[in-house]
Amino acid sequence: MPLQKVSKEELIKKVLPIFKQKGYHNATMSELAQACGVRNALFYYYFKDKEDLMAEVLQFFKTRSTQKLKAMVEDQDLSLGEKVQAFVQFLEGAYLGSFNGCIMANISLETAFDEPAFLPILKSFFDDWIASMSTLFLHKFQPEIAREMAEATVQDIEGGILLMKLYKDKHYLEKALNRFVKLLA
Amino acid sequence: MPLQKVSKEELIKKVLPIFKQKGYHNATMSELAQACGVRNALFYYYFKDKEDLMAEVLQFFKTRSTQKLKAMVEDQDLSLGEKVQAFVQFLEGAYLGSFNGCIMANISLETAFDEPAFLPILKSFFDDWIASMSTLFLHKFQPEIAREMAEATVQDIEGGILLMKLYKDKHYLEKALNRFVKLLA
Amino acid sequence: MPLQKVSKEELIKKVLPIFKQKGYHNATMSELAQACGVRNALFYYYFKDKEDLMAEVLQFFKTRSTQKLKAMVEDQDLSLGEKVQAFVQFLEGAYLGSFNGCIMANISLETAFDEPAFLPILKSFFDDWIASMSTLFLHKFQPEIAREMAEATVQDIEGGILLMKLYKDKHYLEKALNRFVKLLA
Amino acid sequence: MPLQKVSKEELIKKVLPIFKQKGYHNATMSELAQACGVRNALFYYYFKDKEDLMAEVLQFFKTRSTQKLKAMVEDQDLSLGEKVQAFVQFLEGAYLGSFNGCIMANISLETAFDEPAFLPILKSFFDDWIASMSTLFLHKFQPEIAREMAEATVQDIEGGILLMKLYKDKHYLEKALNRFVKLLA
DNA sequence: TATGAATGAGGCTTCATTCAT
DNA sequence: GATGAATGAAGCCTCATTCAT
Repeated sequence: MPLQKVSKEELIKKVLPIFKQKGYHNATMSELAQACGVRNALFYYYFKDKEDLMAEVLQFFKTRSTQKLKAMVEDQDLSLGEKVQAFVQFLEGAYLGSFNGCIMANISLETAFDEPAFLPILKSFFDDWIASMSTLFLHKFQPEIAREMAEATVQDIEGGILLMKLYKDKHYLEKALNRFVKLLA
Repeated sequence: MPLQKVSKEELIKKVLPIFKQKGYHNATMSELAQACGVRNALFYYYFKDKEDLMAEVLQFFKTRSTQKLKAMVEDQDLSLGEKVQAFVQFLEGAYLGSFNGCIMANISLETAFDEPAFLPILKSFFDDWIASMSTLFLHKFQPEIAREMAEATVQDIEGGILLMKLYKDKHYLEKALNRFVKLLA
Repeated sequence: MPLQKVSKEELIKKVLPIFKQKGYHNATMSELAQACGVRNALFYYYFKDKEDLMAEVLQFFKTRSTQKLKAMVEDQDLSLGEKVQAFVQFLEGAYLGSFNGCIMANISLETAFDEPAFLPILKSFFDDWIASMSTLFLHKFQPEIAREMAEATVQDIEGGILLMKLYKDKHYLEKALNRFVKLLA
Repeated sequence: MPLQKVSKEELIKKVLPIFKQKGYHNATMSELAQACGVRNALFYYYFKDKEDLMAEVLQFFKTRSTQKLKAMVEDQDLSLGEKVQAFVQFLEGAYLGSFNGCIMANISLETAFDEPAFLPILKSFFDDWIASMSTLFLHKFQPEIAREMAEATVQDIEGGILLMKLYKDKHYLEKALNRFVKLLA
């Protein structure tokens, strides 16, 4: 009756939105399993424990994001304007689709103090994101300034995502993205 | 051994940093009690349940913050520059003291989806904060612009607090505060 | 502000219906106190503990019932018919007023196994009740038969009270009382 | 150590006498588990919560009783006398084996006021019991009379079980059963 | 008399995890 | 791969009780 051969990646993909929505501690293995149409115990075939599962989810998200960002930024066929546009579209696609926010920010705030296991992945995600943005700003600004603008932009966006989640109102993020565009217009 | 006369407000004050550090779900009643030098059950004398305790903690923080911010902004004896300076000092005092971030942001991201009980308090906190900042920006900008700058500044600061908590590095928040000052210089 | 001088008997009287309704274990000291307009701790001034309180309530009920029954049965001025009528009126008054049943039966079934402290009082209540009824039946039947009829009648009535409480329908008890009357008509 | 394959029905059967003895509120999940040689948490694999467990226990008892009673009453091969005899034997087997009484009566009195969840099962048990007895009485009496006699007999028996439990003396129930037999002799 | 503050024990329940199948 | 059955630890909460005032 089972025999669906649920792959590891499938599990990760189906589990991600739930961790995003409910956070690490508040998402139970049972509801994660249910979301995958799978019994609780199967996770322990693929993952050592809940922490490992969470880590792989974060890693998955990070890898995918970083790849796309890098691809955009390094694409020789795109003008700066096109890159910015692509960047914004990517961010819209990633964060504007629901009011559940950014899994990396959510898990950062929830676990930064308690679960050092996730820190390297989380940091490396923001490292890459800021680095990509820096590269864009370098088209128009000095390195140091570019770096600060990248950080400020990421902060503006993450703050916008926070308010968006809280108020269930997308304009906070949209305006942050507009500000980003204007800085490079 | 009993009879220390621990007041409700004392409990709230002692419990706040733990909720800030560990979040709502991950903070156990036991550790909250331990932090207060009190047995678990006493909380249920003063508070209906954990949710009620959390709500009162948030309310306490919100009320205190709002009062101070309003006082600063409305103080007739202060110049704009002095107000900005006071504002920044307040924010430094509130968020730069530890790497545990902002309890309102932490709890917002953790519970916005699941626990509607906290939403009104959390929203009203950010409402007031943004409103106070708007008032400052109104000294130099048109209402609509002032409002957007207030929102952007809050987002920048909250994003900075996020990165500060993640990297255990205060410069993200410090730079955000600098940017705020510059906007009103 | 307090100073109502709540007497022991008042407490017993106000507490009785709650024990009848909710039973011994399921009635909390807090709700008992609330029903008396008094704080929890006051009970421990008058009573050793919950068990003692329950015992005194049962004793109170038993004493009052027994007195009335004896008075009826021994009243020289009443004919047998009048005695039976008085008896029935007493039982109607005691059990037909609510659907909460008979405190002595409720507590018997709930605690017979666990709390020997109540047994003597409970037994003595039923002893007296059956004895009184026996006396009535002796007017018309041989001692042994009278005794059996008394027991059977008490059983019929208590069974009726059980079904009355369960179905919230008074006819079970009413019919049992009718049968009793007929036996002595 | 795990892996004894304790079935749901086994749990129900082992748990039943404890609920009968101690009642619903006073029986703890721990002692129920201990009686089954199982850890506390297993119950929550099979049952939603304590209430659900209790309900399934009552349902189990009710179903089994009803089946047997119906079988007896409807058995074409038995004479009225044999049916009555079988009926009495069944009741003796069910209630005369211990001094813990009738679980349906015990739980009725304890929970009729507070836990409506059990009411339908409890009522339907007594409905069926009274209906079966009515059928027997119909052999000799008019419908209305038969129904009253059935109710009266159930009340007599349940009252007898009450006194039996209280006095730890089986004669109350035995005599009630004798009276039942005589009515149909 | 009466209470406010406090507690210890224990109750129900959830959860991550295991392991034989 | 996948699951059903089981568990130990821990979580939130309630309750009877105490005692200084």
